[in-house]
Amino acid sequence: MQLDERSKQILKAIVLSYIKNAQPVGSRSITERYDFGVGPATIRNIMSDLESGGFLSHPHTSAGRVPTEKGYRFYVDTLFEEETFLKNQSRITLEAEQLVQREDAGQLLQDTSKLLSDLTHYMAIVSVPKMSEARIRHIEFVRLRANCIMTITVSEAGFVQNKFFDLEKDISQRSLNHISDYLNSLYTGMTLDGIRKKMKRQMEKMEDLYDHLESEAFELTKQAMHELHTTDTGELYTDGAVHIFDLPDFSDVKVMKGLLKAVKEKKAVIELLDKYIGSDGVQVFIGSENRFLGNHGCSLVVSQYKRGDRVLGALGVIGPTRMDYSKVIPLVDSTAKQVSRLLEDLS
Amino acid sequence: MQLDERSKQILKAIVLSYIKNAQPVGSRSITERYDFGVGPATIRNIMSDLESGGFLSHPHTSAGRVPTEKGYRFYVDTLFEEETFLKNQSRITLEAEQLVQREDAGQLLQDTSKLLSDLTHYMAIVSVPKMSEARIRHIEFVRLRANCIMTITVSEAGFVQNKFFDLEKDISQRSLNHISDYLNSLYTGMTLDGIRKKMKRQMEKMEDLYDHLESEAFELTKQAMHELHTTDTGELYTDGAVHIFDLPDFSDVKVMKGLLKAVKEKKAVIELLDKYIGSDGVQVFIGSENRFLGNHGCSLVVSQYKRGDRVLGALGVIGPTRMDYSKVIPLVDSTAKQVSRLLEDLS
DNA sequence: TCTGGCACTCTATTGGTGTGAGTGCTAAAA
DNA sequence: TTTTAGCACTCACACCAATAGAGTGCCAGA
Repeated sequence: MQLDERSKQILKAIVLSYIKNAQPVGSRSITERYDFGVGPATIRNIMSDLESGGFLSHPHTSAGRVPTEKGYRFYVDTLFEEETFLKNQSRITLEAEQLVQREDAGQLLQDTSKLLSDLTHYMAIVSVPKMSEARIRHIEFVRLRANCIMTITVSEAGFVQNKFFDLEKDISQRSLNHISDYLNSLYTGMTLDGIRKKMKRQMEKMEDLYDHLESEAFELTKQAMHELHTTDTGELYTDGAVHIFDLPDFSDVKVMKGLLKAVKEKKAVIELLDKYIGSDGVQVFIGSENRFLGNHGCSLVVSQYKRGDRVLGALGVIGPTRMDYSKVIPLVDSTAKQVSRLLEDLS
Repeated sequence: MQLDERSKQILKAIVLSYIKNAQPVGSRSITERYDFGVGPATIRNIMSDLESGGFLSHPHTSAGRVPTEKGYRFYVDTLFEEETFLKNQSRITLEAEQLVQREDAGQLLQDTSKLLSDLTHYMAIVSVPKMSEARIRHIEFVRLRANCIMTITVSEAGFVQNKFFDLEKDISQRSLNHISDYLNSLYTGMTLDGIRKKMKRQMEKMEDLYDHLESEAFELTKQAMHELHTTDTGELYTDGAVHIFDLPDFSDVKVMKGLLKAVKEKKAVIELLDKYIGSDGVQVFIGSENRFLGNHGCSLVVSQYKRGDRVLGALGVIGPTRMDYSKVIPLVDSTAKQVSRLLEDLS
């Protein structure tokens, strides 16, 4: 279906109006608010065309038109004006600069989610990089009591994780320190899995001549790997869940509850982010283009953030399908870039 | 005002009925559900007395009676049957046993809040002990990059905290290890503040003969102390916020939102818990007996948990004023005891 | 002191009606 | 051929009145 320029403009006007007021928009209000130089009847005809094209729909016979998901998609894909992007860019970056400059990358992500939700008034989500895939800057073992130690891993990007596990054999703190020193001096910048593999290769080369320290270090690394892989299901920071109370779209308590519950469970959201973490730049998922979003009648604007060339995670905004894409998209975009930059600085 | 036995029983019946149905209770339904051997008219008279005594109130002329806060208070204080306590005890302890036996005390508290909210269907809150007041089992410094280190403190109770801070002078990881060793070997079991004071005394005694290591250790401890004191505003785990959607009491979206927002901010709740953390055993705060609760029309059942003789924090349940105290009180009680026991085991 | 009965009050529900916003269609105008 | 004006029609919603129902308060009698 091809739309002529005027139809596009009218579709855009309808989407904008609906984004703003959350009310079905009638032919009359279009002629009043926007000057297309035509009367309501003409608008009605065009609306009718747009409806048969699948861009608009009708709640009931005598209500105004409402954009369908296809309508939103069309709006986002083709009607989006580059100028809006640029107009907002400077302001947003300014606000993002105010993110506390911390050494703690986890805190940075948490602040980011708060910033995103405050600026958009929607719900923000930020996924935390998986430690099991991260390159390690530092690893440390602490003996808590007999047969029980804690490992602290700091990734290159500045994320920290503590893990507890039991050992068959008790190891003194002194030995643990030696092992940490050994690992840190030789293997920084690799993933835990990489460390394990490299150690294994080295040990095999030296056959049974490898020294005691190395063997213990290997065992510990193996355990830490295992622990990380079994428990590292991915973390998620969310913020601004309360905002959904302010949205007329979610006046239905059941929908609100469902969404809150789903986000609380986190798993579905993490999968959602993981799935689309691969592609570059901002992505927009509208309603039923994704199972999760469709079930809750909302959309997701998401972008990946990275450190150097490595994609670390994704951050984005979940809002109603009729959310203000022209604001949210550039905001998510610049926030992701800002986070990437800040993570770069923490090195 | 003195109530005779029958009045008490009827008051109790009204509170129970209202707890169960969240509906004003009429004289008729009392005679139907409970056998007091009297007619509705008699009940009405007694209700009238209870109302003038301030235990009941009237939404409007022809509605049933609703307990006032004074009514709840009376119910909780005097009508509570010890048998209910014991009856539930075994079941609850059983469920609490299933809390994952982890080495990580933080995880334990998080699991606890989930357990509490799952069992009660209200919102659960658990405060985390302040690291600045805790006795330290282990302290560790990690150099992240020039002039920037991270300290990891593990408390005796098993809580872990990471803090980042900048140093004027760069210190190598090797020196940091020595300092950690030094601190751990001499000062475990004291609070950070205690360590600092003791070191200072020792340094003064030895005057300017104290060695280099000790001086650096002292500086680091001072910094860590400072960092902990400025950022250690208290942590809070909450769970089950979504449950408030199921409560008819909070059908008003505004009230829900207010409560959620307040709990999200955490500060007010932490203050609330801190305030009453001193007293032993379960405490019940009903509605406007406390500012925070009154504003949101809810009550708090709370108990402290400890490790040995030291009170570490508090845990409890926030629910509507008409919550089922006979279930919640023993649950909170036994959960607190269970948590205390588990923390004891982690040593 | 308790009870039955009766009048009274107030809420919630139901059904009917009018209004307004909006569409769809058709015929006339441009 | 495109646009417009007009008109009939639909539907949601607010408003109103009537009614049912639950509950109280009070009084007279057991």
